[in-house]
Amino acid sequence: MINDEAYDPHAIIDKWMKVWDELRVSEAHGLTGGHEDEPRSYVVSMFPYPSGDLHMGHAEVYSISDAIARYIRMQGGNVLNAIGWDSFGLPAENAALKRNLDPRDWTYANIETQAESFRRLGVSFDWRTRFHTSDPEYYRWNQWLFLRLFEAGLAYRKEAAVNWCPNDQTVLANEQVIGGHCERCGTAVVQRPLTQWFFKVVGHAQRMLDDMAQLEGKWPNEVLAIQRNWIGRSSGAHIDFKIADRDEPVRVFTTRPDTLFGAVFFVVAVDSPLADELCTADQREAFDAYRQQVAMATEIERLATDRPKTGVFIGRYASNPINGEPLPVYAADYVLAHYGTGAIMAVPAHDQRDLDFARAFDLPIRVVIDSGQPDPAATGEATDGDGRLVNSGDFNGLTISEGSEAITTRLESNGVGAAAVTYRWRDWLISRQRYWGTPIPIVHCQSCGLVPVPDDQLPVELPKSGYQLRPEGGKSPLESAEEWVSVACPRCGEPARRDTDTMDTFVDSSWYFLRYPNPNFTDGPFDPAGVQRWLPVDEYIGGREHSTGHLMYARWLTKALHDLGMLSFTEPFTKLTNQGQVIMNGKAMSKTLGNLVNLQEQISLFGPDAVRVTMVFAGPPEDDIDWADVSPTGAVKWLGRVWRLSGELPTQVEGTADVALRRNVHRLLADTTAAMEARRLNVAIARLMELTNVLRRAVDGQPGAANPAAREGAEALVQMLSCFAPFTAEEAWQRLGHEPSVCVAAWPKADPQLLVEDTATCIVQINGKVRDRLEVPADVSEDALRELVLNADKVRAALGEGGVDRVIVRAPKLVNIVPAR
RNA sequence: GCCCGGGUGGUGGAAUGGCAGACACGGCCGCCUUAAAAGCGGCUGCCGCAAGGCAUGCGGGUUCGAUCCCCGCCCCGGGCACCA
Repeated sequence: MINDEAYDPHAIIDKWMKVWDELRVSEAHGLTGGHEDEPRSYVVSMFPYPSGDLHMGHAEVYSISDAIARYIRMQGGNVLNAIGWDSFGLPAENAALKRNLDPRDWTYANIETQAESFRRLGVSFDWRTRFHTSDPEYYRWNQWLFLRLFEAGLAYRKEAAVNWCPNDQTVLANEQVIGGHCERCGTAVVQRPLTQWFFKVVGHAQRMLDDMAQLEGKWPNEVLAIQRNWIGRSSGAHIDFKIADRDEPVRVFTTRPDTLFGAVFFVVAVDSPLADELCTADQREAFDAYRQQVAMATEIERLATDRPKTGVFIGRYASNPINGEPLPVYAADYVLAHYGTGAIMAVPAHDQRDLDFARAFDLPIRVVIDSGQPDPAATGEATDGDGRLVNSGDFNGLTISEGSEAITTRLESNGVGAAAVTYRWRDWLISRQRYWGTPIPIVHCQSCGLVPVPDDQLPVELPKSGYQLRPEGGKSPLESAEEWVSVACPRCGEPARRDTDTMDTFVDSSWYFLRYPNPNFTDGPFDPAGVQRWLPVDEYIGGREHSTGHLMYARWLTKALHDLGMLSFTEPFTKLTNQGQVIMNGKAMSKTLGNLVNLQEQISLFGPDAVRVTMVFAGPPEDDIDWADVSPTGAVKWLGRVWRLSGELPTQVEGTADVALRRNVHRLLADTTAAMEARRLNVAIARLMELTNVLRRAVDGQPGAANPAAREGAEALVQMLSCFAPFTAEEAWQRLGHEPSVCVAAWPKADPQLLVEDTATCIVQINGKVRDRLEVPADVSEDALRELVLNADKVRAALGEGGVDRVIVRAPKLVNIVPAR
């Protein structure tokens, strides 16, 4: 027996890291083929951004994903638990500016720090997958993919607004704009137009929705709901309105074609080119003044939905295609230029916004749906209830849905409209006016236009010198790298200039999981054999905050690559688990707010295993963990208990295995396994703690430490523990007399025969309230149990004189008696 | 306004129609110790001396039986939002 030393969670780290490396316990079998008999499982956590050392949030994600990976591995799965770094991005530039160094140095130094911390946390990555998105060998393929999308018409350029800080003379990312002001200097941010690159994602909107059927039940409902919301599908009709003295009609989108007869005016977005074009000379002055006024409005004013409606008549009339009625055209800011067509038909009776406008401008209000609700003109409340069409010519009497269909059909046959669907989701703006990202592989040539850099000239590497991170006049940093920018046109050979934008880092993270199986592949972005072997990702783990960004883009790119014949599947992540945040006293931790709890400090206090156990035991993975509410001390105590227990069991067992103890062990084993399968990791740990308690009692009392059942239980406990606390489990496994590593042991299996109980506790209820408990044979018949229960003393006493109305018997677990009256 | 979650002891959380509060944290008590720490053990939802009663946000309903299913409401968190 080993007894007298104390459990030291720190002393065991280096020892086992070495053993694991030597045994290569974390490596998948056959990265690009082979071992097909072993069920493969591809586990990926959203890869880290190297902002410094690992923090509490990282520890949480990887504690969860590593427990899952280790569990599947012990169940005989061939697991690829991958790791890489999302190493392009703005913080590297900020750090470089502040400390006057190369973004590379900062980035790669942080990566090394994080890699070492991962090792010391005992995360079982297959390090052969490792790459960093800022490696030229990686972003080369980012560029290659960009060119394929460009060829397919999925990458295009158009003008869009960027956040501009007039003081710093620089473009700001959205997260650098706080309340409409520059994060660094506090100056009010303005919008500035710039021609930028987009990926055409909206064309896939319907498939993004449809393919969610594949994810239902495997992704958190919440994420699917957020994405549906974000895509914002609405269906209705396009309707063309003729405008007096203009050849082309103006198209509007409406979800309510049934209310077409209620249209009494027409509105175009004040900031749209159309408004400018339609405005007559008479109204020019008023229009310009209004447009000016709207442009001056701050972001906060613009976002307030309850401010009074404003607008201006622009002198023209539109003609209602259903009845030729003339409708005055207004410019207003409540109509958005970028949604639908930037113009609407206004139906004040049945749309609150239009009604507010109509009342402000004293325009008529015509009810065309009789919903039985009070008159909108009187109440100021537009009616949106169900009802029948009125004031609608031939269509009177139809229901809303009949009316919509009939009117749409009529418009269609007259060539002035059609059923239509629009989406709120916008095309993906991928241009960034930044240095530390993937250069866009396009050359601008005066005679040839946009010329793709030929594949064999990739990668277009970032210049290592001769650039400024924040050049004068707000140019892109790459624009300042004069030597780098000047290039011969690949097509005509004349002097030309490189594109100076870099790609959004979400491009990098939209396909990294495809490259992990063969990160050194040189014939394409990913090795088809490796993709065939491992993709799609079986277990994807990461934060909910990526619902509308990363996850959308990764899903989209997968579909685009599928369409290009490069992938056989359409969804990249079969199963998604969200983990919550680690907070402290109710406050989130972040770079700006400061890390209230330091991971390395926690590790040095409690050891890596206890930190991991605390993370996982705190609650369901998706819930936030308030570090003030949890107890790493408790985790250390438990691990110490397991460690001591493992040293108290003699290698020589005596006697026959105690059946009662074995039953207990196997029941807890089965319960733990079920919890692991359901990914209810906090419950699995609770069951392991119970098992620890059971074994402690068995060792201290009956049947004693030498009984084979005690050893059997301890071995199972330690094997299962290795998913959560690998260092401690190894040490305990060794103390139990095993080598070389618990990581190569299998997950223990519960013996089904031991799970069958001879007797059961029957709950006796009267009127649903528990009145007694009886030990009964597990196979007791319903009739026998009914007799048994009705004759029990407590039941007779409780029932007294009155008879019994009915008896519900659920043998052997429960009997519920309903007394007469 | 629309769309998702959620509300259980002092705390984190268990229980998805059948013993509410598993497992922990915290607290109290005991053993061990010269003492402390560690360790081990006991108690710990509320009211009540007890018998017993009351308890899963509130109010209804379904059911022999509801934390769980249904309806209405309140509160908290999240997403979208002048999106036609």
